[in-house]
Amino acid sequence: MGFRVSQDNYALEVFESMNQIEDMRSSLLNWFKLNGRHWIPWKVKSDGNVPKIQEKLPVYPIWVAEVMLQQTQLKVVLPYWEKWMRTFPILPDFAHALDHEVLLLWQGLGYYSRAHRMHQASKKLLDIIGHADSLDPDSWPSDIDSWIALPGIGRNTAASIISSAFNVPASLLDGNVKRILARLIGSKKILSKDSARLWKLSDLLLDNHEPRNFNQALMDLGSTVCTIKSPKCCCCPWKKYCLAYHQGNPTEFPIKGPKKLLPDFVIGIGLIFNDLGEILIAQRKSNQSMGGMWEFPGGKQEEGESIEYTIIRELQEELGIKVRVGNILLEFDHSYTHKKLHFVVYFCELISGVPKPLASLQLKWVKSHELVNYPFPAANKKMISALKKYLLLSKDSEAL
DNA sequence: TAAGCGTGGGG
DNA sequence: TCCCCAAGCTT
Repeated sequence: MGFRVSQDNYALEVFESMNQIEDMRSSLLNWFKLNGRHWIPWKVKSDGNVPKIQEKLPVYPIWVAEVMLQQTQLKVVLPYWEKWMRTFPILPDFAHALDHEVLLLWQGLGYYSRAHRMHQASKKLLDIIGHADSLDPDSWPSDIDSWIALPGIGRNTAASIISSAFNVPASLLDGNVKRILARLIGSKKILSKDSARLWKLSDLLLDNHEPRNFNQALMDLGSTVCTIKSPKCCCCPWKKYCLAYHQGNPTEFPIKGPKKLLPDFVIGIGLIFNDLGEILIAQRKSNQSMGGMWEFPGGKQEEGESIEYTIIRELQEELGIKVRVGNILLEFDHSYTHKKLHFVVYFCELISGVPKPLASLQLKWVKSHELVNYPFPAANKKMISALKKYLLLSKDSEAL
């Protein structure tokens, strides 16, 4: 027993003694007992009780949750996780599911490559587990390297999974922990260039006897006390050790690099109906971003081009058809992580040609009530709700 | 190493 | 309304 990193000089730079580190661990764990979020559904047993220290938890629900939680807030994940567990209660259900079903469940969560990678990982895990009972935690890998080897699982997610499920000592460095540690040592480095040091620090602090509780305590502290905007230092079990607290400037940490400004584009979209009243949708190629998701056809406006011409040109290039641009349905802004788009959506009339999937996986003509059966990214969801409103109104006016 | 990748919550 | 950014991973 003892500390794995006790010989690390960095420990002596940051802390006075190993006794201090012990004290930090116990004060955090005591805080957690009283103030932790002990209700998170994948971190309690099926009877709702908190697991004992050495008790193992079902791995599949934890793995699903941890992937959903990548760059995504707990509050957003909860309803998705619940629906997921109702749809695919055990690993084989998920591993045998169609990509289409998986994307439908993921729709709205963002970062859709997570869903694809998790689906690939599900098949590998099913292989690893073989004929053993997938509900038994002992059937699953409990070492960090096996998890990191799976698609979509990095060091942080792997550590989170094995410490949660098996109480295996593995330190975390997610957004919460980075913020806490950067404040603790008053790091003057830009956060993105400080991760090696923060990983060491997280490793040094980890309680090797209760890693599950310690890790969860850190994340709960980050999300309820050591918050980004207005940290509640009064209630923090680590305030006496925290340099930023003593300096009185916790919100100045962590230090971020210069923000880059996002490129702007205008996107023209064409809504095309056939004689049956069906609308044309296209499935994105799997090597594109948002691969496998469906969308309405269209594309980027070029320099000096009217938006109507953009739509005519894009539908010619991507579908091999000629269209006449009719009335506008709506326009709106939609920002991604790395670009800002302004969508302009027009009704179009097919003049000649048969649509072909020249730039997509496949095309489909669907009734408007069938759109719910296809996964769409958020920007297209906005178009769908505007279209439904429009169709309802035009139906009403016909009735008059 | 730094850029690419979605979305919705919150100030 | 606008901006920041979250339980990050991959290339």
